Parts: sequence; C-alpha cells; structure tokens
Amino acid sequence: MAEVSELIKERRRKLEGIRERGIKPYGGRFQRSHCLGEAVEIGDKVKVAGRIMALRSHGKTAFADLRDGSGQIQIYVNLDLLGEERYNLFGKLDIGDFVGVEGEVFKTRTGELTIKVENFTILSKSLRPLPEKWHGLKDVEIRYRQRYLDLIANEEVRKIFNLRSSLIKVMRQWLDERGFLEVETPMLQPIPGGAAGKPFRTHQDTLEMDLYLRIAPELYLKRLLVGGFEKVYEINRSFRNEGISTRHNPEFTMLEVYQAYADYQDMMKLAEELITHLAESLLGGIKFTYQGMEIDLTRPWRRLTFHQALKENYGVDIEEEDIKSLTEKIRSAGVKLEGEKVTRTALIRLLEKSLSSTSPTFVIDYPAFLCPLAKKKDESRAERFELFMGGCEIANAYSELNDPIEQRQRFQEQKLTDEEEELRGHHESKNPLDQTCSQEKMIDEDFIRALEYGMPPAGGLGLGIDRLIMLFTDSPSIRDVILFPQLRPEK
RNA sequence: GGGCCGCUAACUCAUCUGGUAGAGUACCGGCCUUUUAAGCCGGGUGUACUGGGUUCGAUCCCCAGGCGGCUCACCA
Repeated sequence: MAEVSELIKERRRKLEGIRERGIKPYGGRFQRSHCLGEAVEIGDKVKVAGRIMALRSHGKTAFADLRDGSGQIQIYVNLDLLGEERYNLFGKLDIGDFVGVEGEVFKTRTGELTIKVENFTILSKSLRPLPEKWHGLKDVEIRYRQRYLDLIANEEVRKIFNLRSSLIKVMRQWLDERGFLEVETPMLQPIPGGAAGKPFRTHQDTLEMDLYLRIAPELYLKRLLVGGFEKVYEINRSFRNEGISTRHNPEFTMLEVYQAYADYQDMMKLAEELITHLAESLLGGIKFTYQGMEIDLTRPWRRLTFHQALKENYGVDIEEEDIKSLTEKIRSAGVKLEGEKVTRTALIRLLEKSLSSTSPTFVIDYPAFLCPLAKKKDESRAERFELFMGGCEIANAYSELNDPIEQRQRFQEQKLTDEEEELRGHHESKNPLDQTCSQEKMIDEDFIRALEYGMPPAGGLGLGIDRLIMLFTDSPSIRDVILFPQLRPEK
C-alpha cells in the first residue's frame, strides 16, 4: 500500500486517539440483552450491539443509527449523560464502527424509539469509509469482488441471500419429509462423469494421481441405488471448466434426486410439486415476474416433445432431416454454430428462444444420441425431459438407463462421436488441458460394474439451484445469486 | 476466445468540439443538547485503469495492455 487515502489516514488517527486513552478499539465478547429486530418498549433497559450506519452530531448531543443482523435502531448520546471524557471518546467513532451500547429506551419528539446511551463499548474500529448511504454501491465489479460491501450497502442483496438460504432449507425439508436420504458423494473424482463439460483437474500427492472436480454427482448417486438406497439426493457444488456467462459460473449448485422404481414421468411430477412448494413458501404464491416475463406455476405444466417444439417453432424436423439442412435451419433461426456440429447446446438455445416468455414447460423425449445415460423410449428417442422457465433451462431428468450392456455401448458410441469430431478437426485446440478431454471420455468401468450387479429402474432429476434462485429473485445474472462469483484477480 | 460498451475523489455521478477536472454524500474545521438523506459557515482531499503515441497542450484522439458488463461461441 503505497498511497493511503486521506480518509483512511484520518480514521487511523482516530484509532490512535482511542488507544491513547487506554481503550481497546477491537473488543471481544459482548453480552446483548436484545437483538435490534426485537420489539422494545419505552422504559426498557437494553444492551445491544451493532454497526454505526449513520451519525448526526449536534455539538453536545448526537444521534446514530445502529444496525445488527436483525434490524436497526437509533441511539442517542449526550454530554450530560456520558460526561466529557466518554462523550469525546464517542466523537472518535465513525460510520462503519461496531459498538455496544447500554441504556434505556425512550421516544424522541418525532416519535422514534431510541436508546439513551448510558454506556458504550467500542467493539471494532472501521478504517475504511463505507459506500455512500443514499445511492448505495452500484459498481458491479466492486459489488462482486467485495461482496461484504454490497451486503452492507444494499438491502435487496441481503434479501436475495436470505432467500437463497431459505430455499435450500425448504427444499431439504420437503425431500426429507418424503423419505429421501441426503448423501454426499465425491467432489474429487478419478473419472469425471455424469455430464458434459470440461472438468477442472487437480492432483493428489499421496496417491500420485490426477483427480477431477466433479462435473456432476450422477454416477455416484446411481451407485447408491445399486447399494440399496431407494431415494437419495444431494445438494452441492459441481464444477465445469467452461465459459462464464450470466447463466454459468464455474462452480454452481445443483440438486440431484434419484428415486428407485420411478421414471421421468414421476420426476416431472416431483419437479412440479417441489418448485410449486418452494414458490408458495418463499414467494407466497405461484405467480411471479422474471425480467418482465409473467411466470405462472399453475399445474399441470406444459409438456412438449422435443420433436414438436422444434417443428412447431422452426419447422425443424430432427428425425427426418440430415445434418446439413438441420444446421442450415438452426442457423437461419438465429443460433450460431461452429462448424457442422449440431450440439446439444445449440438445440437448447433454439428451445430457449422459443420458450423464452413462457411459463414452465417440460420439453420431453430427447433424441437418444443426446443422452447416453437415459433409458430409450424407442429407437431414436430417450425418456428425458428438460424444464424451461423464464427462458432458462432449470432442470433435467431421465428414466435412468439400468442396462449395463447398453450403457457400455452408449458410452462407446459417445466416445466414438467425440473421436469423430476430433478427426473432423473441430477440436483444433492448443490448450494442454484438452489432453485431459480424451482422458475424461474414459469409461467409468466401476460404474458399469455397479450396473452389472443390478440397479433398480429409477428416475433421476437434476435441478439448477442458482438458476431457480435467479428466477425467484428476479436476478438477471447468476452472479447476483452467488455470494462470491468467479472473477479474474485484480491487477 | 470473438464483437460491442465502460473505467474520472472513499461512494454516486458531471466535465460540450483537445485548453489542464467539479457536484452531492462521506471526510476535516467552526456553530449547534431530540436529529433522522439534520441544518448553517468554511475546506476538494484526484496516478481521470495502466503504458506508449499524435499534439504547443490529452480525461477527451490513436495504439497496446488490464479489469468489468453485455453478447456470440464452447458447455454428450
């Protein structure tokens, strides 16, 4: 720190002033009688603590607004009450400092309940000025980098993260009540599976082996179905080393649920009921607005086959057309494609465009080649759905493929197409990490072995929690619902 | 990774066509013993993201870089 701003120097001077009086500017435990959100009445003797959010000094008297995690209250100090020494010490306090106060509640002339401070304790001296009180903190870069400031300055942001916590709590409760068992499966995986996407690679020194941060928990949760657990779920982070956008953060939170003897139809019901329940308990209703779009969760939600969705909206017949006319039509619909490759993402973009202003829609029965882990409905289609809402992909589910022989074949086909793409030169990457890409397509032999022991038929559902919270809080970017989104380091 | 846009005081923002930066809040000093976006008087506290270039002169124009936002691409 070469240059320290005048404001910081000034606060350090005050800090020294406090120390010179033999007072510790960083206190310890402070026993409170009340939280600031609790109701108090005139005459109550209270002992509270919090951060000074505003100061109005009048010479021989002063008011300050004190805030803690539960609420805010005004405090009042005056010279007669505190004596000169203590009163001058109070003058060393700034907006941002933590202070504990003790006194009696009274009502001011303007009718505000206020604590008349008889004694106060400095709990923490703040050395940096807080963002401006009226306009708050708007600079998104500072908001994301220094989330603590965002939380201090912007109440709506605190509300978002409170809702996030409640949502996960309610979700757990709902699943627990229905007999689902919450489990934790490896984040560090020797073979990352269960989804697409480039994994993050790391290394375990003792075992002298490379490991990958999981891109999905799927293959481990299915092993638990093999093991005899019939209803399991996991709420936790997955990691994908892909592009970052308003809907993608390298680490994101997913719910994955598996239920034995069920299928994707059951998962549709589960998704409907769970999300409706979340909306009712957190938003107080099943209608809300996301970025100007009216979203209505009234059941049953629309079901649309993948085939229909593309045909109706774009005249694209995925079962009839060859790659060339398919890519042409996708392009003319305004979705860009790299090369001649029809990716799952391109198709999803297409769907998102047409479903963007609608209430929840299940797009069902995907082309089987797009879902190697799903049970086939017939030759070309798989029992899979994706749930779209507010123009965003929220959930994804299958009737889980439990035939070990077919599973191996489907993995191999997948591997083949990846190799084909390689040959076609679509992977002209010089990134050394891409070497792991071929590795990561390795078949998870233990997963196949588990299936060979027998996995009951099951439905499985993955739900993007961050995205659901975006919808519920009307947040335009996933960064608004993740406390510390990934950013490049400063300087 | 590509395209577009942005970066000015601690914060929120101005600064016209290139003439050397200014408001509010915050902060400092003064007055003020019930204020609440307290008030009144006085004070501008600055590496204009960084580094080059053009120019008599650059916050402004040009080039390179950094960080961020949006968007496109990638994400069985």
